[in-house]
Amino acid sequence: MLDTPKTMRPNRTGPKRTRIEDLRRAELIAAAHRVFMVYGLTGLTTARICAEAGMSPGILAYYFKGKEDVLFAMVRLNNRLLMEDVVTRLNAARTRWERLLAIVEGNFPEPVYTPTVANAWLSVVAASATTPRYAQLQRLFYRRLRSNLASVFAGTLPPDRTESLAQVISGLIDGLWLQKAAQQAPGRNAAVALILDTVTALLTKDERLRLQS
Amino acid sequence: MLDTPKTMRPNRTGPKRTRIEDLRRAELIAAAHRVFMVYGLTGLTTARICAEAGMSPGILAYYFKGKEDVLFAMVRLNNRLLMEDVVTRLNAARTRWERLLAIVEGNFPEPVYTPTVANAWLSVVAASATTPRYAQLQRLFYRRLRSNLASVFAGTLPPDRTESLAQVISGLIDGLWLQKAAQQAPGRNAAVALILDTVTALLTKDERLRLQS
DNA sequence: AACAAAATTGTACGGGCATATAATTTTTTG
DNA sequence: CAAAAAATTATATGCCCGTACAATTTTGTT
Repeated sequence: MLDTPKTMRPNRTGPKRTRIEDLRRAELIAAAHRVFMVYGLTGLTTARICAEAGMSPGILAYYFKGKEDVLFAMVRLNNRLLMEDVVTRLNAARTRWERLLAIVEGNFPEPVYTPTVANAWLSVVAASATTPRYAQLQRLFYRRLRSNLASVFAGTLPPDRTESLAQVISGLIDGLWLQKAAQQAPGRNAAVALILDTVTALLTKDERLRLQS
Repeated sequence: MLDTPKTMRPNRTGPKRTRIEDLRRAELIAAAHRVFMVYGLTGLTTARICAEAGMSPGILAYYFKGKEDVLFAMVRLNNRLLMEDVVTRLNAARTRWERLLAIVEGNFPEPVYTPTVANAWLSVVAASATTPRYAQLQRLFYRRLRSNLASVFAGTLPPDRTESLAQVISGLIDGLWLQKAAQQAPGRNAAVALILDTVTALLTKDERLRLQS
């Protein structure tokens, strides 16, 4: 009946994918994520991933090029989810100040801002030194964060001030995450308040007022 | 003639050590440091360390309990050197503001504030999640940093403001190091200026004046 | 010089891991 | 209902690493 499918897809690299393939890939990524959170980057092993997904050890190579491939897909997914969350918050914001709040709060998601997650994320950043693809992901992440921050201040502040403010904010976000990994960071609300207070102090009264719109 | 030495030291755990033992240990630590900076934590292997030190693979176990032992000694040494640098700068400082400058500058040593070093350090922080001894080292590090910062503001600022200021400063230090690892951080001078400007903004005119003494 | 102790070497063992692959089961298709 | 294709399993292979250890060389002592 249908003349398109299987023969057009002799191997996994073809364009059309079966539903089950996408499903398995998603399951493996989810399993990898769970293992990753518990055992860290060094404890992330193919055997553990497959066991966590309730599959046999060899299945990973069937749906992915290798362990790295799963890991990379996982990181990319997480980055995307975080960004989508921020975008959702941004769309709901009415004033510039609310937009800032959205960005800051979005970077400290409630159930996610924990030592375990912070540590996992840290190990990925560390790994990006030797793995160019991660470095690329990181750059993308920072670029979007800065672009979002720029959209808050653009028009009300001169470009160089916008940039240095973005530097402080992103620096504090990263620093608080790092400290969370070392179990030296305050809670989520305190972290957000800390950043907002700092930003407030860095602005003049005039500039503060202009952000209310 | 001398009745003390060798017979009193049947094994490596005894109190008196030969000069050569200290020397070899130092050499191995130095070699480990060099390997670490190039290959990262995961690339730090016993074989590489010994090769870098120009010794045979088995020698490591002779002078250390194992690889972990070398790594731990290395981290401890680095922490100590950093702290000594800060203390030296602190002793040379005359005003409170100069003491603050000493701390901030001391945390961004000129030839050390590089992506490579930042990355190496990051991987250690990440590893401290699973290795309690590193976590201990980290706690010590933060405690000293906070203690140093407290000594700058103590007496001129109320305790809670001192604490939140310390939080911002240490957060920015960590964040800038993390960004350095991701090659997203400004240079050393810009980093120091960024922190000092932020602190300045967080202080009232009155408080600023009081830090001049 | 001779002997003992210390230092150093080279190697071999064992374990864990990523990946490949043959065998088996399940699903799809004509 | 076959027969083929896809999915899945279980296992094996090869690699790298940390460590232990016997053998050898160097150093120190009388």
